[in-house]
Amino acid sequence: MGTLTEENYIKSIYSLSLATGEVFVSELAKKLEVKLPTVNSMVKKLAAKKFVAYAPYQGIKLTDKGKKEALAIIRKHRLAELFLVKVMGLGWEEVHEIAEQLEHVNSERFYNRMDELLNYPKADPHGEPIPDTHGKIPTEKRTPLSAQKEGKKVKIIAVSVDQKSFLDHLNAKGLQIGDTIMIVKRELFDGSVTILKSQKEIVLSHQVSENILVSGDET
Amino acid sequence: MGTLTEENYIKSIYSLSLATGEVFVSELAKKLEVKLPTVNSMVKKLAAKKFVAYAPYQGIKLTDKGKKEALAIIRKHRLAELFLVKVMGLGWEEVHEIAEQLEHVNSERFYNRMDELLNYPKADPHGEPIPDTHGKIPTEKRTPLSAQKEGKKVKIIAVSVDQKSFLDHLNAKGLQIGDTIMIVKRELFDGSVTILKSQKEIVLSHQVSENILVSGDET
DNA sequence: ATATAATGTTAGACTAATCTAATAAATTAA
DNA sequence: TTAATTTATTAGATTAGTCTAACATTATAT
Ligand SMILES: [Mn+2]
Ligand SMILES: [Mn+2]
Ligand SMILES: [Mn+2]
Ligand SMILES: [Mn+2]
Repeated sequence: MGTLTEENYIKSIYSLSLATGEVFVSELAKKLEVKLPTVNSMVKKLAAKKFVAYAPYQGIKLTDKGKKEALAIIRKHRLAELFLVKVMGLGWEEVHEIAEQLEHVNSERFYNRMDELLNYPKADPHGEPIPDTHGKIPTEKRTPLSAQKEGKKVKIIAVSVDQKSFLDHLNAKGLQIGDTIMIVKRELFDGSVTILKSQKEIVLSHQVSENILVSGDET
Repeated sequence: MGTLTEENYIKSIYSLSLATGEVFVSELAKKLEVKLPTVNSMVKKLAAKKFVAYAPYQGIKLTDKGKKEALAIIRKHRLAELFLVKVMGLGWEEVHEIAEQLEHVNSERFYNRMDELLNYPKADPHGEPIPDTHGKIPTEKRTPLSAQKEGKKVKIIAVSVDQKSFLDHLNAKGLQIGDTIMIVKRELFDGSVTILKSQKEIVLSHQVSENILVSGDET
């Protein structure tokens, strides 16, 4: 465990480097809303503590120790979100903010009890997988709704952002994790998608449809 | 809301000044496990922020703003403790440590939902009163078991410390909040007390009996 | 291939929270 | 009522996390 600030850096490094395995100072600075030199000095500290591997002007990579730490924090974040929804009855659009605070609570007991009460869940309220105590993540094939062919019938598995505004939008459209939908039409002009959910047609902008992840592959 | 550190100072000032209305730098330093000059400079900061009233070499007093802040933190601490016991099934001896962290979580929604789920409780798992959202505390007459006369029949209302070792001790003796007990004998020599709980005699040291609060007054 | 732009690093400063060492005030004991 | 002791304050240093300004490197565009 590092400090709260270190934990937030490690978590951001993890998510930003998921695709390519590395992340750049400028990307981190943007995400964490701090200036470049701030990131630079913190990265040097994280490197000294062996959470990241880094050489000047190169990309930043998490070490195994860093990955383990990141997954432990993400586990706490996602367990907390699910707990807030399932046990405390809050909405999926309002739990992320609270989980950002709860993820830094240091208590195995607290989190293992949550896990137990939730019956060892595999995914958070946004469909994101919950790592187990060893940092293992259950994987599932997911593709953006925006990449689906017309006529396809798919299930909503997850959303890739948990911003309140986006989730409020989905609430308004009546869409939830687990819904089965059919792709009716994809507009070439603006990339918007019309889907059918239990007899009702719903139109989604490209920006929305690329953040909804559905079952199956791209075909 | 101040910083986490400020919140901890305010909470300690509140509890240490409950009896006399003021607290001294040295008492705070001891409680918070920091050195005198550290407290001195923090008290000056809290005074600048109007959380305390203070003049050099005088006792430290919370302002109304400071009291309100203290009660808000205590409310969160005690709600969290009760929630951990009632909803999450943890033991009363292990919740204080977790609540020390949860009390700094900033979310009205989180705490009001807890309050609701617990049905607006009046006391935490250690019998301590829970302030309402306006900082009002339900009062109840309580006296230390050590001050009770032989022959008296009383109810355990609260414990005045929530150290794990003390609560483990009570668990071992089989004593809980709400128990009705009878004072059988008070030893003049060491102040130990023998009580009767459902036909069984239990001997408690003076140190233990002065931290068990029971119903009624001293007579 | 050189100039320009973008990105990253170093240097130096600031605030929050802590410390030790030195000094001052208040309290207690002689 | 002085002297000794305890308690409090000031001064100056340290670490974590941040900033701005200046400089260096790498990438991009002419
Ligand atoms: Mn989240
Ligand atoms: Mn989530
Ligand atoms: Mn407590
Ligand atoms: Mn308590």
